[in-house]
Order: sequence, then structure tokens, then C-alpha cells
Amino acid sequence: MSETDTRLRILDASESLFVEHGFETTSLRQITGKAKVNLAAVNYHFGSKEALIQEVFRRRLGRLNDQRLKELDRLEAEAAGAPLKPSQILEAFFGVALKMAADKQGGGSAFMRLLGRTYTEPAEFIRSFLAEKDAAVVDRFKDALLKSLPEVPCEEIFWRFHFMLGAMSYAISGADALNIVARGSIDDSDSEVLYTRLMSFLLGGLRAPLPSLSTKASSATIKPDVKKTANVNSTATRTTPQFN
Amino acid sequence: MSETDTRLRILDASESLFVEHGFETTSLRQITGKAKVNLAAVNYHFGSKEALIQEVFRRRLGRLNDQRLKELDRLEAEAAGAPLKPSQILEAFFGVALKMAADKQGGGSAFMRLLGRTYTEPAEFIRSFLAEKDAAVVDRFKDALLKSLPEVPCEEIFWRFHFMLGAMSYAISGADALNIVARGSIDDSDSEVLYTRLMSFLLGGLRAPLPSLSTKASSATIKPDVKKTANVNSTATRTTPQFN
DNA sequence: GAATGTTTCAAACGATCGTTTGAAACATTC
DNA sequence: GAATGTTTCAAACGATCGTTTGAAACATTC
Repeated sequence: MSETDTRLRILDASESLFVEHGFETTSLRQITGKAKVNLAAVNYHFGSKEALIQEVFRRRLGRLNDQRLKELDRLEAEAAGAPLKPSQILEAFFGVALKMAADKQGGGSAFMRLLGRTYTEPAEFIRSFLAEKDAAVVDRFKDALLKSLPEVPCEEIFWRFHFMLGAMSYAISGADALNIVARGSIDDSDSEVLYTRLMSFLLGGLRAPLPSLSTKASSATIKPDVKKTANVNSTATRTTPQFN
Repeated sequence: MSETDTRLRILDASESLFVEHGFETTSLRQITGKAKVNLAAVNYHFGSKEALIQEVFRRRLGRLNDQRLKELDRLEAEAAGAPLKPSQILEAFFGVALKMAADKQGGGSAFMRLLGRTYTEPAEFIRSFLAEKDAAVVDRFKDALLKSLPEVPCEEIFWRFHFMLGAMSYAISGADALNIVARGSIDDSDSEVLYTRLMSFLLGGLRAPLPSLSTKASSATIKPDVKKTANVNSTATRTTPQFN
């Protein structure tokens, strides 16, 4: 068994066990048992459990974000300076992720389920590690969105990006929970269908009318009825009446 | 120290520690230390750590879902049989939740951050416990949405509901992660602003054009460009061109 | 082929976990 | 106010955790 073989076996076993049971509940003995390697191998090859967790993410996150940037580069080169359509940007960011999530054989499927819920992970070192790896990519996509939707304030872009991440997270990892509530009537086996479903939803949310944010907000009260129609779309005029 | 006092101190301490560190990482010694009660008090009053976790949820989830149903009842009584507007339904479901999340003094704030990420919790007993408590409420709201958006298939409603839950989860628990990426430029202190932001996004997503789902989908391939425009809105005709 | 470096292995380390115990303290009942 | 029931307390239980150890096995170097 070569060095890399042992390393890979540990990484693969860790990944699938983390998806199934989480970081804390998964013990090194479970991991080394599944990987069929000696218990001490984890500390020998990775140094610690914490470093192993980071390596599980580093391995896949690099490729995911590289693909995202490559796709964005391609689109921007094609557009030759013109702003991209929102749907193109979302497809580059979320499409690449869902494609990885759908790739059962490459092993990316399990990883994406793990990634989805890790943004809300309580453990500080994981969250900040993840955010650090993503910062550059998010910057590029945020800029593209700002260019694509010039009427939308930067802060609003950030928030909607964040909301979209949440929707994607649940889309990937959530069919289990959804099915308990839906009493088994949900089928998430078809990743293409899930992709088109999610993309419609995300586009609708991203291009929703801007909320009217009163400049001097009384922070305690919530006024659900106050809302103003604003045009969010840059490539055409939206004159649709609002149905709030 | 009365019985209920000890119980309450344990529940409150658990809740805030669970938010901060998660279920598995929080030890009973941390909890009883923070609550200033004896270690054995947890097993005496709750039976086990698992039962304590369930009680933390039971305590607040009941009230949350009761309020949601009460609000829906009120709206439906007002409408007198007519279908509600999608925005009304969302406000009853998500508005009540965000109101609880914004209520710093009542302690609901911490709980909602916890709840948001618990739907993707790996531990089976937590997920199924949660789904069981929510099933009745989700049923009622799903029915209201189906009535409100008769053109939308039931399965699509389920998925969009699920996506919205994800967005809400990130909205409530996610400003930390968002701020690392956004380099501290995000302010989530104003809950009213967050509410209007999220509601715009959710409504946009819920009323997005239906995706065209090819009846015989090749489950491996993803075709991001195939998409059809469909009218989702029930209360008026949407003739907006699509900008995909 | 001896020497050196790398990887594996079984066993043990100290620490911490959730839970249990039995006595003491306290409250309630009659 | 004795008896009974409830709650608190310090201490210990066995189990499991991540990590370390030192020898053995294996691979590579010269």
C-alpha cells in the first residue's frame, strides 16, 4: 500500500463519514476502520483530526472554485466587456457546484452535501477556513453581478448571494428532511430536474423587486406591508405589477 | 431554587451553548457550569442528553408553529374562502419566524439560529424529531400555497418551500459567514431590514417562471440552457419577458 | 547488502464524555 | 414533628476520544 493510497483511503472514508455523521461524531477509529488502515495513520499523514478535516475540504474545494472561475472567465471573454446576464453568472457559480454534486462516481456528490451545511457550522476554524478559500471566488462573482445588475446596491447583492447559497445548500443536502415532511413523495434522484428547479428559483429571487429600506428604520418593529416596486433587471424593463 | 428554576436554567444554558458550539461539542459539564447547577441535574430532570436536546426544541418550536397557524387562520378567515396572496402566506410562515429571531430579549433569537441549521443536522434523531413537529404546519401552508398558485404543481411547491427554508436559514444564522467573505461590510443588526430583504427574495423565487422539466430526462446530463417561460402568478397575468 | 529513511502496527497515554450512585438537604404530607 | 417524597450534591463509573509511543516491516540510497 503506497503512501498516497493510504492518504486517499483516509480522505475518502472521512468524507463519506463526515457527510453521514458530522465532524464531531465521527471518530478516528471509525475512519481508519472504514479505510482499513491503522489508527495511527491519520496522525502520521495529517498531523491531527483538525488538519484532516481541512484537507478533506482543500482537496475538493480547490477544484470546484477553479472550475467556477474558469467558467466565468470563458463567459466574460465571450461577452467582450459587456455585462453578463444574471442567469449566466448563476449558472457558472451554482451550476458547476450542482454538476459536482450530481457526479456520483467522482465522489463529489458526498462532498457537496457536506459543503452545503458547513457554512453554518458552529466550529470556528472550519467556517473561517471555508470563507478564506471562497473569498476570492465570491469577489469575482459579486463583481460580475454588480456589473450585470447596476441598479442593485452592493449590499443587496451580497445578501441575495447569501440567500442563494442557503437555497443551494438545502437543495443539495436536504431531500432527506424534505421527504419526511412531504411523506416520501419527493424524488431527488434526477439531478438535471433539481438543477432547473433551483435555477428558476434563484433567478426569481435574484431579480426580485428591490425592497424599500426606510432610511431611519426602527430596529425593533417589523412592517411587512411596506414595500416598494423597483426595477432590478438591467437588460430589459420590467413593468410587471407587483402582487404583494 | 425551585424545580422549574433549575430546569429553565438548564434549558437556557443549553440553547445558547448549542448555538455557539453545536450539540455534540457541548458537554453536559459546560451546560451545568453555565447554568450553575449540579452535573447530575440534567439526567435527573431530563433523563439524558438526547432528551434535553429534544426539550430545547420542543419548548420553542411549539410556540413558533402555533403562532404561524394562528396567523394563517386569521388570514384565511379574512379572505373568506378566497385564495390568499403568496406574500401573505410567506409572511405568516417566515415573518413569524424572523420576528422570533429578532426578539433578542425573549431568547428566541438564539433558538432561531439553532433551528436554521438543524434541518441539515446529520444526527438522525434530531432531523426526524424536527420534521415530525413541523409536518402539520407545513401541510397547512403547502395547501394554502397550492390554492394561491393553482398553476404550480404540488412537487414544485414543495421544492420551492424547501429552497425558501434554506434561504431563511442562511439569513438568520449566516451573517457571520457572510461577513468573512464580505470583509466586515455587512450589517445584520437591523432585523426589519433583513426581513424586507429576505421577503423580496423569497417572493421572487416563489413566483419565478416554472422550469420546463423534460418528461424523459437523461439523469446524468445537465442542460442549463433549456428553460421555458411559464406563468406562476395567480392574481394577475405576468407578461414580463424572461431574461435568462 | 549495510545503512538510512518511510510507513505500519499494536498498545497504551491522559483527558473527557454521558451516566449512575448513595448520601445529604430540602420540601411536603398527615 | 415524624414520615415521605423531591431535589441537590460530590464522587465515581465504564466507555470512548484524539494522540503518542517504540518496535517492526518495508522501501530506498549508496
